[in-house]
Amino acid sequence: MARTSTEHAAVGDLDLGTVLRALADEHRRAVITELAADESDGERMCQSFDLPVTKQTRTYHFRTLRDAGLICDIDYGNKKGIRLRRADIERRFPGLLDLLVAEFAGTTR
Amino acid sequence: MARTSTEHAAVGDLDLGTVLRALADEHRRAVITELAADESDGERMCQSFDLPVTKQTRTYHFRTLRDAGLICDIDYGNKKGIRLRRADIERRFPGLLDLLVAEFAGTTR
DNA sequence: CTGCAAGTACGACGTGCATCGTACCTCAAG
DNA sequence: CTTGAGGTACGATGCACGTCGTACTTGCAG
Repeated sequence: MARTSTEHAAVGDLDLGTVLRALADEHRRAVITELAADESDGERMCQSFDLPVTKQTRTYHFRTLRDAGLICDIDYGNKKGIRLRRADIERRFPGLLDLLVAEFAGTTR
Repeated sequence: MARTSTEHAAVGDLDLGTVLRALADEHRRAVITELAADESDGERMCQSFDLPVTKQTRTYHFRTLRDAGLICDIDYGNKKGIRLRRADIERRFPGLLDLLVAEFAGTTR
């Protein structure tokens, strides 16, 4: 049925402190960076990020990211789709995602 | 004698995780934002930031900022000068300071 | 020299946060 | 219907962090 979960936090409700705290964690930052680097902005299955943690912790991190307003997720019941709220982020914090992507490029090279 | 303290962390030694963690704290972010908003880049006395904490905590925060590579301080013995490492930050994380300043403008209006 | 104000050092304390274990839910495949 | 994989809920644990108290250092003003 694909119900958009929890009405992803209010539009301009993005708080810089909350966002920075969310991005301060290495795993969460890796997720957002990976999403930001993918220009197609396709819907990702959150299992596809293979974080080195258990699935309970993964749930926790994705919840944190959703609460921070960085992603919105779509509940398929037994699976879940993740989507970056690129437009909202870019409008509120222009250049933020570029910083992450740039760092990503520097890291992998 | 004004000795440049502790050889402010290596040049390109700025780590995104460390920086984000440093900026995640409201008080530290306020300091950097204030510094970033001042285009003259003058040397500030760290007493002049009147954070709502004791001086021990202030020492801790400024130390954190210095360790993160965001500021360098000059030891005058009984007083201390604070200076934003704007050039280094801008070269490593272009646009980061602009984000803070933009948020500052939005907050005070 | 004697105060005083600014900073630092060290240690204590409370809270927040990342992590996991156990248990439960939900759908799809068989 | 049963099973298994993906996900969530709740609680426990351990560590990091922000905070402060006490004590010490440093330089300037008197």
